[in-house]
Amino acid sequence: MQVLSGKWKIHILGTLLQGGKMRFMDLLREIDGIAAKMLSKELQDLEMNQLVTRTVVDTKPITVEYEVTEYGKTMEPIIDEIANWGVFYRNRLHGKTD
Amino acid sequence: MQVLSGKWKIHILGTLLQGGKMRFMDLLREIDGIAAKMLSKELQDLEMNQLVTRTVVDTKPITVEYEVTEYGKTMEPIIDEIANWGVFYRNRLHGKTD
DNA sequence: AAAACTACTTACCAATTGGAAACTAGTTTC
DNA sequence: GAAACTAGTTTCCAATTGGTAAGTAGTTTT
Repeated sequence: MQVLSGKWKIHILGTLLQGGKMRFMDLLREIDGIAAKMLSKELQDLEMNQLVTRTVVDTKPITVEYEVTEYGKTMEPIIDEIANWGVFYRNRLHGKTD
Repeated sequence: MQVLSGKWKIHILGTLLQGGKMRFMDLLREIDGIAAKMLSKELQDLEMNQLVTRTVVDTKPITVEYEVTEYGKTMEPIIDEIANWGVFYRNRLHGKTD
């Protein structure tokens, strides 16, 4: 669970799972509210835990691509379940007591 | 995700899911390393989110029983998946790089 | 050569989290 | 009446988390 700790890791992983290869700036723009420092740090954590790969691409201005590893994809059911659960049962918080 | 935040909630929920009704002291003894303050606070959080119920039983020394709600049980697949994932892929951390 | 874009990193700071230890409070056994 | 068991609560403190803002460094457009 520590590998998914923090405010952003699940969100980053979810975004990368649906978007495939993405650059740093893509993620920064896609994930609403995250700061560069946080994105950088969280990506380092995810990379250390072998959930994403980091690839430097020698384009005009250098770009860096992030992608979920096969290992990272084994987390997809967990992330999907959490997302489903969140969407489905959120109602209980406001209104529908049952 | 915030409803499962913190170091102990998943552990508490897992313990309660396998143990059924449990008293405060049962949980304190069962969950290795948790302090009374943490258990108390986490249980309050879980109760607020309607994942567990708290029932005072009028025994010789008063006891309090905690139990996972039906709602809380909808989290069982998530908790199981996380537990499975943890047990199954833990190997990558030490040794087996692949 | 200045401005802008790439991807970060660093410094600083506030809020939250988590832990140890002691304390409360009611009942019951010794 | 002291000790022990129940279920907590309180205090105090250290570590972690997360945020803003600014700085770094290389390339490229203007």
